[in-house]
Amino acid sequence: MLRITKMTDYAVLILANLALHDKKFLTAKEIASETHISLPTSQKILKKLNRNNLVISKQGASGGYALEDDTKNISVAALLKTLNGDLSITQCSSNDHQCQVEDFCNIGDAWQMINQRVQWALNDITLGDLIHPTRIEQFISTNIPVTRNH
Amino acid sequence: MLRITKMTDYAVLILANLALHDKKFLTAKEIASETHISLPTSQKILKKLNRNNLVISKQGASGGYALEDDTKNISVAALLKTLNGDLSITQCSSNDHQCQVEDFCNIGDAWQMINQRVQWALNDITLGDLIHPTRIEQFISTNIPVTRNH
DNA sequence: ATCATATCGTACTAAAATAGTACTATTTAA
DNA sequence: TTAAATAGTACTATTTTAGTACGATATGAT
Ligand code: FES
Ligand code: FES
Repeated sequence: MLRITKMTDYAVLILANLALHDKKFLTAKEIASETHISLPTSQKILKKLNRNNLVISKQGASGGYALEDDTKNISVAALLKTLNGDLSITQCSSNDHQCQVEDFCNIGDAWQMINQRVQWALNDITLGDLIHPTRIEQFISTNIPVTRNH
Repeated sequence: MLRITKMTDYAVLILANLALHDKKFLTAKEIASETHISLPTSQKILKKLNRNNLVISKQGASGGYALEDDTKNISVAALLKTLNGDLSITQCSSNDHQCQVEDFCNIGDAWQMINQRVQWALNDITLGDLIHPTRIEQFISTNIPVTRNH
């Protein structure tokens, strides 16, 4: 499908939300309420983000989550890789040899090339770019005119 | 996940195989045998490829499939779009408004930008580029599976 | 005309990945 | 001590993807 999962989508949304309240600790409940993502799902994602050092957490009363210092500078490529484990769009080219026809396949190099291209495309956009609309406008205007359907 | 499906993978493999036997009609059975994809699955994919005008078909005895004339010139972007229906990596930015938090999401533009970049990366690679002539020569002359590098 | 062969359409089942939830334990400030 | 919050984990449900089956139709050869 060539899709990122909803979970990753939510994760970025949450990160963006945390970035809005700079440095302040927000509880999972607050975040769920602001993003309109269900509480259990928010909690699940926040735990994952924490384990991957994208957010810092404070346990106990008046605890919560806040953005890790350098999270804003992480590239989208690295972000997706962190959240999904892998950034190769083909199963064939990932580390775990799963494709059953792999031994008879002669186009593996091609997929490899495509993976590289996609990775390049995602490498020099940071989470910070995703969050600041002005920078996004810059990106869009300097590259390709974008028509929104969203 | 940011992955193309196995089916798409198989499809490209089949297209590459058809390209090897230029213009000649191959039966689904032959293709299944050569690619080591199971016959029913091969048939399923070939039907889809035919419906999308990527291969031409001939029914009846001594029928089969062959590559459509201009299929080699189709871009990978267009190819994936044809096979998957859509090339946007985010559910949020696709045509069917499915994301439940869409109305509260303020990062839609960002995903749109990323989609654009990925699309851009895949736009000027053609199916023909996927098929390395040198590797194909090797494949033909030795008739031995080419060693993969992953 | 008949037959063997092959595609066409569609419907179905199975497997895997994703999404979402629940529960207990631990931490911490008041 | 207590209330409020995160941490870990295990579980179920849903959705998507993969794979199969079968009757109908077309076509070339005998
Ligand atoms: S290795 Fe899976 S199709 Fe090439
Ligand atoms: S519309 Fe789904 S997270 Fe933005």
